[in-house]
Order: sequence, then C-alpha cells, then structure tokens
Amino acid sequence: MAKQAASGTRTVRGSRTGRPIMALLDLLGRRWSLRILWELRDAPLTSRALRAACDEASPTVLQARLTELRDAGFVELGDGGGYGLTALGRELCETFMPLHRFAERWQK
Amino acid sequence: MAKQAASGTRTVRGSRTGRPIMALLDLLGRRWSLRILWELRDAPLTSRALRAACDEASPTVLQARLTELRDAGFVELGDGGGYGLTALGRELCETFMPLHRFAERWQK
DNA sequence: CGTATTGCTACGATAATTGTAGCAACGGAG
DNA sequence: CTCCGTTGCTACAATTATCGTAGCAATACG
Repeated sequence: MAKQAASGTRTVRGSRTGRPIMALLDLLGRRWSLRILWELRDAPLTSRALRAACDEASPTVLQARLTELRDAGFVELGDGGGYGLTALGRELCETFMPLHRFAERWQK
Repeated sequence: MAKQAASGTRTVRGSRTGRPIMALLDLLGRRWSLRILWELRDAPLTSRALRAACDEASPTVLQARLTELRDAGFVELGDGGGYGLTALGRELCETFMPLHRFAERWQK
C-alpha cells in the first residue's frame, strides 16, 4: 500500500500533515538518502562509483533513492552520465555540513 | 538482529569505515530518527505523546529509535517520565533548524 | 479496591532492503 | 563490424525492518 501522491500534492510516506518539513524529514529518513547526498557533495559520481562510495549498497535501493532525490530536485543525471547535485541539492547539502564537525565531536 | 556495538567501538549498520559522520548519517537515516529529534525540539514528550506527534508510528520502532538515540546520547528519559533532548541532542537539533526554512522554499 | 497513567514488549502481517545476476545502450579500440 | 568495457538500470528470491494491534508491569490517585 505504497502511498500514492495525490494529483499535484507532494505526499510522502509518514507525512500526512502536508507540512513540507515532514516530507523532507521523511525523504531524508530513508536508507541511503543522506549518505547519497553526502557522497555527492564534492563532485558527481557515476552510478557505480556512487555504489562503491556507499559501501556497495544494493543497486535496487540506490536507484530507488536516486529516483526519489531526482524527483525532489536535489539530484540530476548529467548528460553523458554521472549523478550530481542540483543547485537546490547543493544548498541542502550545505545544511548538513555542520553535521561533519558535530560528528567529530560526538563520536565519544 | 540489531547489530551489537563491539566493545567500545561504535559500529552502526552501513558504516564500517569508522568515520563518525557515517555512523551519524546512518543513525539519522533510520526511520523516525529525524522525526523524533524534530518533535522533541521544543519540549520533552511522553512516549505516548511522542507517538501521537509521530503520526501514530508503531511503538516497536519508536522504542527502538529511542533506545538508539539514548545510546547515542541525544535523548534521555527524564526522571518522572518523558523523553527529552540532552544538551548534545539539542545541539544536533540546532543543526537541522535551517532545514525548516529550506523545506518551505522547497515544496514546489 | 478500581482506574488511569507511564515506559515498554510480543507477535503475526506487511513493506522495505539486500545480494546476486544480468539486461540494453553507448563508445572506443582493434 | 566485432570485441570490450563502461554506463544506467532492472528482476527476483531471501532477508530485515517496520507496522498494527494488543497487552504487560509499574506507578499514582482516589
């Protein structure tokens, strides 16, 4: 019972409120979503290079996430191959950069 | 079953590199993790209030996430009941606050 | 005692993810 | 053209994760 997106409305699993933050948290909360954005932060990667960067995750999920992230407008498939961040995606990725330093301090 | 943390080492699914950012991305990439942190951003909530805030998500997963987030030191169970963010958790949550405005602009 | 909370768990059903293998399309040698 | 190697992408069974419902023990109040 995959939740269908009602015409024009961005309806993501687990977020029936319509609040965009919920849709975003849900999208980013799926496995490998955050990781994909992270791995693409510097430069575009081919699907296989991305898979290698993502600890050889299953191509099934990666393709699913890439499709979702493309639909969301965060990732694009460049002409000539290779996945890269869109301007919007780069902007989103910037939001997560402080996470890097935080993680270093966390670690404990 | 749930991957056990080898003595002293923080080993999280999908992150065998040992880089803390990977462990963090993996932890936050599990379902409801981000949402839980988000819902606790203002004030502590009881387990049931949190469940209500999280769209009546299954208590099984919520308990699992809460345990993980507690082990990570982001969430704590206050004396007298109620889950709240730790100082570290509040700090992590601050990192995600820009996400709110980003989500508003996203939406499209 | 009854009633209502709290945090938390059991367990079958369902959905998501994994792992392996492979496809069609394109391009560059040879 | 043929042979390679790459690209993005898919099939499909097996394994996990999550859902949904019900309920437990503990605590508190009357």
